[in-house]
Amino acid sequence: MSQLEAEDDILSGLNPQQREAASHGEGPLLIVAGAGTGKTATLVHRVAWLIGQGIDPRRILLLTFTRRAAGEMLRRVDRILARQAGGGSLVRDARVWGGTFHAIATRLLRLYGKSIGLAAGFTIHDRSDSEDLLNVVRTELGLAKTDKRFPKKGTCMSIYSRCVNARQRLAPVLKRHFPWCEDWEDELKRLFDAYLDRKEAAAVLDYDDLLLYWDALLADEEAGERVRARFDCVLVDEYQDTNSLQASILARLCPTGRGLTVVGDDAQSIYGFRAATVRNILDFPKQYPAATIVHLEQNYRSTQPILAAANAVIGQARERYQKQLWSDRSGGDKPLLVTCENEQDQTESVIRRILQRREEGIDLRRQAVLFRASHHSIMLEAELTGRNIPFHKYGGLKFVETAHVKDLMAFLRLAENPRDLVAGSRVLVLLPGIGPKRSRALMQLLVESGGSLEPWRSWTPPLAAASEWPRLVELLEELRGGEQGLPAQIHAVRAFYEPILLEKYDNPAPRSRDLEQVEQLSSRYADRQAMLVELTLDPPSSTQDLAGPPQLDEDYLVLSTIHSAKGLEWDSVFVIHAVDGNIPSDMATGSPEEIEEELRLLYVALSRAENFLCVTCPLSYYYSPGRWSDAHGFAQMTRFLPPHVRKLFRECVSWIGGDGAGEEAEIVTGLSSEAIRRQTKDLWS
DNA sequence: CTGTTGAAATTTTTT
DNA sequence: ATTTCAACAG
Repeated sequence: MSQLEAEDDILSGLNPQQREAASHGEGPLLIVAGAGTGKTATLVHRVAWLIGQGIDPRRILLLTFTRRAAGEMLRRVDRILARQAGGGSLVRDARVWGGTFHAIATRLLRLYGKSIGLAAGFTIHDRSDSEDLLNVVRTELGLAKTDKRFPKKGTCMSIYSRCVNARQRLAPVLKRHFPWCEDWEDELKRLFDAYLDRKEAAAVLDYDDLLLYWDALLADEEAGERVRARFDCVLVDEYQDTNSLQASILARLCPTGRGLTVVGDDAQSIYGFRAATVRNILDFPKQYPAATIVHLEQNYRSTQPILAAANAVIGQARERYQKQLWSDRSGGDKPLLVTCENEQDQTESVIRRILQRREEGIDLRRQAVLFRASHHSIMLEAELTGRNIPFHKYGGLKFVETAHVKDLMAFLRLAENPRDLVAGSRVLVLLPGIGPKRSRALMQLLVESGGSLEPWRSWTPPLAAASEWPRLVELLEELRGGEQGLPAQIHAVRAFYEPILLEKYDNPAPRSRDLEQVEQLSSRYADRQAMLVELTLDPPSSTQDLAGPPQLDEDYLVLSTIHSAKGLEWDSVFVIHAVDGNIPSDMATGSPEEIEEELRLLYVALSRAENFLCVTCPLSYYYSPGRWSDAHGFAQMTRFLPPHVRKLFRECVSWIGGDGAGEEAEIVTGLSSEAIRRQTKDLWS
């Protein structure tokens, strides 16, 4: 095969714009890719094309939003190259560097961290670990009890995190995002100072540090040059969801923009709460004047009526790259907009349609239910469970965030890094007679001994812990010895922890089974460090994921937060709770920018659908997620579906008939029951 | 100091 | 429902 034919083969199946993007040369490249325009395919082909041009795969860096995205893209690159090379794969042995910013940062910092004074054996704190450490410092500084309430640990963490990720000073961050904390500026400064000290003493990095240290590594003259020299090409997916710090990392990696490719859609920027800024993608051409911009506008995903509805929604946005998505997938029905009496009604209506779709030959796994907040699916989950309809839920509380799994991991982390104060305290307070004070003192001993367990061995525990203490020390020494394989280590931890677990929880059986599962799963990881890193940086998003790849014949419905649905697509999509207060979330109506992000969120949700889209609005809702109160109120349909947008939907009203089977009436006049109810409500509200 | 008990407050998205 | 905080007994 000639070179030209080979190139052609790699690029086959791409439209002209995609082709231009995939085979672009060395200059900085911005691909503005609307929803469903084959963004992933383009990026995958670009990587394959670069390798086809003779670039060493190991010198390509592919930054994605999740590990799953990276894995899937690299598999596709492999397939293209294998097809071209007639079987043998170039990439498998010489891997492209692929992963999230945080995962890549970890790899690089393990390699080069020493040159900027970072301990090699650092462990990584997830969000709640970081909050715990911050809380320790908060208590120590006496900020926990003040006359006026000091911000809680979660709030402090958010403030800190925003400063770091947005690279902004404390004062403006407080003023703009946390005005109710402005009085505490001095205390917060002290708190953050002390927090930095404690992290250093404990040899731990939090999520933000990973980026911060990567950036610092690149800023270092010598180390920075070595890292830069590693890569010829840097490709970034979901660029609209990167923050200022990540942009800085990229600028240091590719100072002239040479070799830099970014892909994204400003209309899908939905991580502002994590300090992502749509300015990164909007200002890319300004930052790299030599940049080539390619627009992908042909949508391959959705039918014309679905696309029209989604376009109308995003059409309400203020500033964005003008693009008109079009689809030649004509035909198909208008999306449905179902007004429901209440949440039960919504649940019933959604399940009935899902089963109906299944009857029509659409497997459950090709259908998804999307919602703004994790708890919005509680009732649906209960009902699905009751009817034996299998589902996987993405987003929300993760398996590794449950208390018992965290306990187990704390043992491993303490063995990995004896200075890790949060992990250590977590383990120590499990023992009777040891509380916060003693655990603090014990961890101090370890920090001073440089990680040796000797001071613990000679410590005299209080009577209550007398029998457990020597066993704990012995366990930790075993773990530290590194003689045992990972599953054996976990087995040993379980043996120690099991009685504590039985004591600690009301319903310990399922928790105990979870830990058994963790032990089984652990054999998949190279070693303890690999497992700890992967579980903190990219935890399995559903319990089912943990059990391994699903069987091929297994069919399950997907439930997902809209955030976790990013980049994915399904034949049929149901968007539930499309009422004001949920979309936009009451939490996010403080500023026009926040509201605009909520609008984009709805756009992301709608644009996931290929052939069938259904939006539901339960009008009566409970104030609180749980059911400990029956206080309820009436909601209004989301403000993002004003009448002119609603015209693109087929509107229905749904109610539950006497036999539980739903009935529906199409709305023919402009006056919906919602409107009637609203008018009535106006009489007294 | 630890561990328990009771009262009060809470509200979202995630690497 | 769950988390957080203060008060108090051992």
